[in-house]
Amino acid sequence: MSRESHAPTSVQTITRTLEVDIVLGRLYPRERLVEEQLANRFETSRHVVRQALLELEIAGLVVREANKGATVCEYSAEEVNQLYQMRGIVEWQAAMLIPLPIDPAYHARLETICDEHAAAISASDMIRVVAANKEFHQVAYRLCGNHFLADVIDEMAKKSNLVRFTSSTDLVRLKQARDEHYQILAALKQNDNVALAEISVKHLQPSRLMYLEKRGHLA
Amino acid sequence: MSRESHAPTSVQTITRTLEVDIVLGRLYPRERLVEEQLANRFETSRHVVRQALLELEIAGLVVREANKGATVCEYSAEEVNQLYQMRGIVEWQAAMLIPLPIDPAYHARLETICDEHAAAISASDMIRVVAANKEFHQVAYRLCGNHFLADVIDEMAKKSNLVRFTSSTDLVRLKQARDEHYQILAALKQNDNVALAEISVKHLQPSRLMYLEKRGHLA
DNA sequence: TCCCCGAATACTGTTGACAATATTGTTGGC
DNA sequence: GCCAACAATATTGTCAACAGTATTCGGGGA
Repeated sequence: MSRESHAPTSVQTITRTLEVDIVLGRLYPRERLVEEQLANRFETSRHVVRQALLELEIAGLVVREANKGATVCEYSAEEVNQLYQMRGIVEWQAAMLIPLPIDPAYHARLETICDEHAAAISASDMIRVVAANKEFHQVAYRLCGNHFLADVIDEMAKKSNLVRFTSSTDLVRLKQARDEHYQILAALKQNDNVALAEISVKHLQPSRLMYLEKRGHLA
Repeated sequence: MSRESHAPTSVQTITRTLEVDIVLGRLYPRERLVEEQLANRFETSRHVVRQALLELEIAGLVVREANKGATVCEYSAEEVNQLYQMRGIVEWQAAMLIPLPIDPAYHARLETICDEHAAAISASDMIRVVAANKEFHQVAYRLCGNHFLADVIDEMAKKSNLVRFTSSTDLVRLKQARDEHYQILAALKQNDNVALAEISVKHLQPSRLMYLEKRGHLA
């Protein structure tokens, strides 16, 4: 979010770790986040935990109530639909804006990340899967050349972590995502913005549908 | 940004006030924001000021460097173009998404705000102008029914305050904006999404162009 | 005169303790 | 046995003092 990532202070570490906890489903929606407990866990003072929680609140991952503390945010089915609609909008636009052809160095870079993602899936190493997935999309969407747009895409992706992993640990879904990444890469190589945009938007659907299905909110 | 606005604590007050200072041009880009000075000004402790500055950093209005403090953010010409491109994207989409016709109660509501905006311009009361302008756009864009989208529009509007008011205090521009608001209202009443989107995007251009002109960066 | 280096200054970053508030548990009246 | 008022606990919010770091200023040497 900030323009230049200043040296990774302890605050950053905590926010990152908590985000990972949320992604991996180690933290559930509505779960309380007590400052002192977190301070013990991260072996730091409550102050830095407080800051981390504030950042997470602004990022939309936790909700804080005055004098009551922070809890992991929970989205309603309606909000999930809105979130994915928003992601569809910004990711489509970003894909269309990427000036093609791109520097071939990015082909190699993205291919490496795709391979790492695939390897992590084979190894069932969820942490690596999540990291590689995140990096792939970040690198790809930065190509649109508009950092405000890329930042918002990132922001929305973070929010959707709240709904995603509760329903997407299964192997079938992961392999599908892996294949779609290679398709995105192919569209980039073929200099086809429209195909790129279509795959990107299509790539979003499964998580949303699985979530809504689980909650019985499919229209 | 947060889902529900919790009781306006002192931190909120400070961030709001500083935002207004930026909008009205009382704070310039690159101007330093010293914690202790602000603490004196707001008659509070450095601690709450710190939190406020953190929020403003995350909102992209100030930049903080470790051990060096916070300064009002400055955007390059390139970034200004990116910012307005982003605003164009999200405001266009929001306008297209508004389900028309809307409840006529909103017609009255928006008209009231338009009139207040016009009155404030006539009175040359910049604080009221800014407030009415902000409210008009907030109310209008909430109509799109997607609060993630509306939030991002808000966020981007805040950022553009950094470039806007340095160049748009002049009466001609203000009156043009006023007229465009009434045009937006008319498009809403006529249930014309496309016209609405076109006017909304057009409404963005003058500030950007004036800024770039001043800096001699017109392509 | 210019440049390097150390002291003084100004500011941010961190800590621990204390105050305010919400929640939970307990007692007494009916 | 049930409810209201009160006490105890848990948790967040605020504060003032201290530590750490960057910048500025002034002196000594070439």
